[in-house]
Amino acid sequence: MVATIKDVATAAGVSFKTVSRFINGETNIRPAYRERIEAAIRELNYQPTLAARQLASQKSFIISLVVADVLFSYNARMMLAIAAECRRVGYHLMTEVLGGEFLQGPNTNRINLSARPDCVILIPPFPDDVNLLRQLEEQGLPVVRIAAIGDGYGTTIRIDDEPVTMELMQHFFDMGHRRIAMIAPPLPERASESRVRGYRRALEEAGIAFDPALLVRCPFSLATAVDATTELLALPDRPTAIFAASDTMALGAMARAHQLGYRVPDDVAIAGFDDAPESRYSFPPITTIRQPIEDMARAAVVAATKRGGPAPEIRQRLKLRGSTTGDRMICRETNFA
Amino acid sequence: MVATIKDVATAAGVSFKTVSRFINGETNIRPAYRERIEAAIRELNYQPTLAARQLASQKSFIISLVVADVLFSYNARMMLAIAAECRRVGYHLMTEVLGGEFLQGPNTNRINLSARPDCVILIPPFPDDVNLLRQLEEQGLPVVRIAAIGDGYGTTIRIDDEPVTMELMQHFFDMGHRRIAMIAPPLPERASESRVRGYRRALEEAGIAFDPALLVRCPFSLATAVDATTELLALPDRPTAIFAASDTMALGAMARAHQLGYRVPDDVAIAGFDDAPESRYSFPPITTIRQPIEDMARAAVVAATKRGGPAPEIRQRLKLRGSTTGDRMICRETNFA
DNA sequence: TTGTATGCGTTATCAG
DNA sequence: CTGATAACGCATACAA
Repeated sequence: MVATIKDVATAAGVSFKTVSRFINGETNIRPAYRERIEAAIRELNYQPTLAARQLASQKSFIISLVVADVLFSYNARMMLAIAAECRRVGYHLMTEVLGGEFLQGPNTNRINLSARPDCVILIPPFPDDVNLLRQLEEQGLPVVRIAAIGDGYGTTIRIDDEPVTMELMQHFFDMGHRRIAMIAPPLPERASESRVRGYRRALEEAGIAFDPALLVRCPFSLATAVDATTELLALPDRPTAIFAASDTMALGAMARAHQLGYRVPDDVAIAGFDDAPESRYSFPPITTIRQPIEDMARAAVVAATKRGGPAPEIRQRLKLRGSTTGDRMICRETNFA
Repeated sequence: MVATIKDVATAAGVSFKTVSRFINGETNIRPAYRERIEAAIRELNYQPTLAARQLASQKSFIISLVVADVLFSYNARMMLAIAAECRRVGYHLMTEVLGGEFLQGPNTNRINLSARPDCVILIPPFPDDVNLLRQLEEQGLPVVRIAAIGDGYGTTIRIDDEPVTMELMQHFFDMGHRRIAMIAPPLPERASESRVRGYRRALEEAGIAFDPALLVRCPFSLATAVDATTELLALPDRPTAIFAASDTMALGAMARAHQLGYRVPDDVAIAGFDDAPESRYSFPPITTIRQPIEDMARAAVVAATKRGGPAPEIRQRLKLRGSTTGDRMICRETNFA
């Protein structure tokens, strides 16, 4: 049914080893042979079997991506971007979705990587999962950690949200805001905590006292952000601006503000984080900070495969939109051309 | 470094073939051996190498998912759901992202599936790509087509949007709407065209003449939906309701309506399709039709692996929300518990 | 520059 | 019920 390397060799009139050389890009092959082999491969539509190569060479051309079973658009965009990058460099992406057990508290579950990938890419919250990292280290599996905070086994694609968050805060100051609230991430020990640090440091440098009442922690979801907003807007000296740690949360804040009859940004300005697609879907669209997910994906895949380089520079950028500027424009940007 | 089946056999004091039998769930093994083997496997943290099994047995335990390089939340949700289902039934998911060349017009590109998956799952627009289907058929690869329209090689998970679209239209009628516009999919030859059929048939059954001016085709994007809405609202006898073929398009319509000073739904009611997360992020949230993506994913994986059955029933459901009812509630539903 | 023997880790076949 | 042996498709080491 499907052709093997021997079929190609027979058709081309050479030994199968010569075909193997051709496939692996070795240069020392008689030109006449090259052509015959090329023709035979095309003719038979030959494709080397991944499994056989893997067994013989200890190289799988497979990257495993470990992702949480949670439908954040961040996760989804990362999956797609990494899959596309893998394909670009001739690798295959195998997705391992880790659910429940792995997501709560310190876990001791064992991860099963029977595909023997050449490298494992971890995206939040897994880059800082010590149990997982230990297991991968034991198996000697190379690891690339996207947006890890701490040090740990493997290569880290590091992102620091603090400076760009300070830029956003400066924008708030420029618009005259002094009472700025934050809807913060639930767990201080995650990478996203640098957003909180940026928030606090900006306040400090601006000489504004930090008010604990203005910082509400809640899970990364719309519903919880709605509640946090209720709380913030009920404050005696309510904030005139809200910075949410994700775009989804920002949309929750805006929904509540609108529901309560506040105008955005006239009564309360709102900003998010990520530049997720949903930040552009609202009216007014949400001011946010662009996470260059495609660049992060490429950097990770380059690090994982040593191919397709050079790795791009990873630069976050402030995207000013109507929810803080008052512009009544619709955001027409798209992620895909 | 990593244990092989022989290491386990040695540790357990049996032949490696007996271990193989144990792994493959064969029943005729002496109980005393079973226990020793189990212990050895645990002790050595043994995991069978996928590649070796595949080579020896012609079974890969791999499912390939073919997905377009386009960041629709539909695609993303499907990817994640299918990956999770695969894991549930002990299979591995390999994602093949097909971009540019495969997406425009009749293509003749060859797909490379060197991983030799046991089955290939296709999601729109690929289930109706004749070139792709022919190639897969040539290779004798089982195929599961999610939301295919036409017949074709492989197993089809069929979805008919027409009846549920008629329900939505009935809702519009109940609310007193007679001038109902549709922002329709770009290409009539896709599965989503059944939404147009539902729209037209509902009008017909209600005795309302179809007005071509009220049906605007455009790509599945916010920006194009904004333009379509501009057009519709500029009509002399403008529509009082707009049905968009996707939630993203509905959000585009709502953004434009708000920008122009219309109230939703008082001046113009708006509905979408998919029940994508973004349909809940707006205020008011968007009335839409729930695509049971998790169920579709499970059905596809059950069909692909013959495991994890029975396949769930696939039922679309109308979700009434503020953008048509006028309820001033925020939608707090989440896709993940 | 090219070909031969060997082995990767597992399952299949068939003998005991 | 259990175990030797071959085979899967390819790359590696070595020989020619």
